[in-house]
Amino acid sequence: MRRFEGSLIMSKVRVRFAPSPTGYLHVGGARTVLFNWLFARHAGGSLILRIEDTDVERSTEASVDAIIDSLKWLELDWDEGPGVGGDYGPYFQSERLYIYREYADKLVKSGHVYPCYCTPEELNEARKAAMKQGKPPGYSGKCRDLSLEERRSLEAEGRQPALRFKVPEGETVVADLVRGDVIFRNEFTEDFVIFKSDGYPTYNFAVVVDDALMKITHVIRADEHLPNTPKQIMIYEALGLELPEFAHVSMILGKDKTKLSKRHGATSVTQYRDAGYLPDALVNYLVLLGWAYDAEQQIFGREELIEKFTLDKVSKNPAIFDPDKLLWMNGYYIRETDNETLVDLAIDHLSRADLVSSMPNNEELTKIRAVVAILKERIRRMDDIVSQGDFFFTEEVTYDQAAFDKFLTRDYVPETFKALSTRLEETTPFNRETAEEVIRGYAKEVKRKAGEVIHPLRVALTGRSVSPGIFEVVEILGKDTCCRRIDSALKKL
RNA sequence: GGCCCCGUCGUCUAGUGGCCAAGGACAUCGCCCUCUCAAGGCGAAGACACGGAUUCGAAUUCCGUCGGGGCCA
Repeated sequence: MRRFEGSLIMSKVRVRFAPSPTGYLHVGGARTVLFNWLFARHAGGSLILRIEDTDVERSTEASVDAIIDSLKWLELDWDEGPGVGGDYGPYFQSERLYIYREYADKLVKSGHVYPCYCTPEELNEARKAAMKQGKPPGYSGKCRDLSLEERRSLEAEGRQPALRFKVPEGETVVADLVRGDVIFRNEFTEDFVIFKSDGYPTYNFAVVVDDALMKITHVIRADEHLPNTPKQIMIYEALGLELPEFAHVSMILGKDKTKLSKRHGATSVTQYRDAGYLPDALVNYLVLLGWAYDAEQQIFGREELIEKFTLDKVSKNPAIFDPDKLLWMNGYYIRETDNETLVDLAIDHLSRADLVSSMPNNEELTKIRAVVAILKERIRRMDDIVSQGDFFFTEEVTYDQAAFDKFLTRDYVPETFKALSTRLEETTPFNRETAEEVIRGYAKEVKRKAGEVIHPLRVALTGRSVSPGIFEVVEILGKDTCCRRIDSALKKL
């Protein structure tokens, strides 16, 4: 329930995702958007995308594009922001600097803020000195009560002031939808900077101005922002702006329980896309990191998620990213996906590996379809189609040494291969059923177990000891290739 | 250093005082199916961080300890 029921009962939910364009979309960020997106869609509200690019040094346009690409790939759409516009823009912070100045002026006029002439260097010195004496390293409040003359003379030295917020006494409580009331005593918050001497707003100031002006109703973001929230609340109050609801969701950690980073392996959404993960699988996995509907269900379709997602089922504890479970889930989704969709994806991966052309002709396409059909239940990522199915598309096979040693050195292999080669040559029609008849029939005839014939044959045909069912392999490879590979194996024995 | 958050199987979690000698999923192990590998089926192993307090009764409430993480620089 919102606290201003009367005026807001009809008001629409508005949430936002506000990434800094300093790299790719991180899976942690992806989960944050996901939660925001689900919350908005569930409530029939809007998702706003805002780019926090005030860090000119590190922000790049390429990152903006990468983040947008990833969001599109995940099929998480936004209602306002880059590419779609909206009534509350601009949606790039770098284009909103004049707005921040305007609001900073208001605070100067209302006396909530004062100029601080200390340079970053001086502050650093003071901090070190305080640490040395074992004192807390916070800001001293040195410039809080400067007289007009003192300010003039400091400015005469050429100093550009930063703007500091006068933290009032008392306490600030964050009424968090996930964590409950979190109480911060103001005495532990130093007078913080809202505008730097270089003319840029600080993060805490810009978010407040943006969220308020963009009419954000719910701020759903990662846990790491919780300690900043009291400062933001103070700014809202000083500006007389209405507070949004806050929901701080826990972070995603790596195996060693520290913030998930590159050290832990793939962290960008792009990497997962390129490795052949399905967007629905990633979304389903990510939502389970910090949210559960009930004790049993693991698999959720999009519509079902939208319907079932609520903040009260978001858990408080941090979640460790488990690549194994993601992999399992991706395999599950692959098995559930229709073959034609998979074929398109397979073409991407196979052509990137130079196994097929990116615009396959009909003959190639038929083969790819057949390969996808038998491989879909044993791959977990789409790029497995390359590692497990390459032999379907190559001219020759390369033998796995262990497989060769284990199966092709058996004494009955030469006669078996000779027989198989001639019999398969004579087989018409040539398909999995007739192949099975020939192969099993031969085994029976020479009183061998089918496996004793099949295993060496598999090595000859695929180069390895593991493959899809041999009769399907034989069918897809076709008569000519099968006979050629058997003969060429014969020569190498 | 100060402040804040968190603490159920290896991992994600269900659990909101009795339904829990703690349930599900991934991973692990075994069996079945079987031409191998997968998939699938069946089964096993595996957790309430610790110590107090409240209560007839605590994973669930309170306090402390310990541990992990984050923020501020």
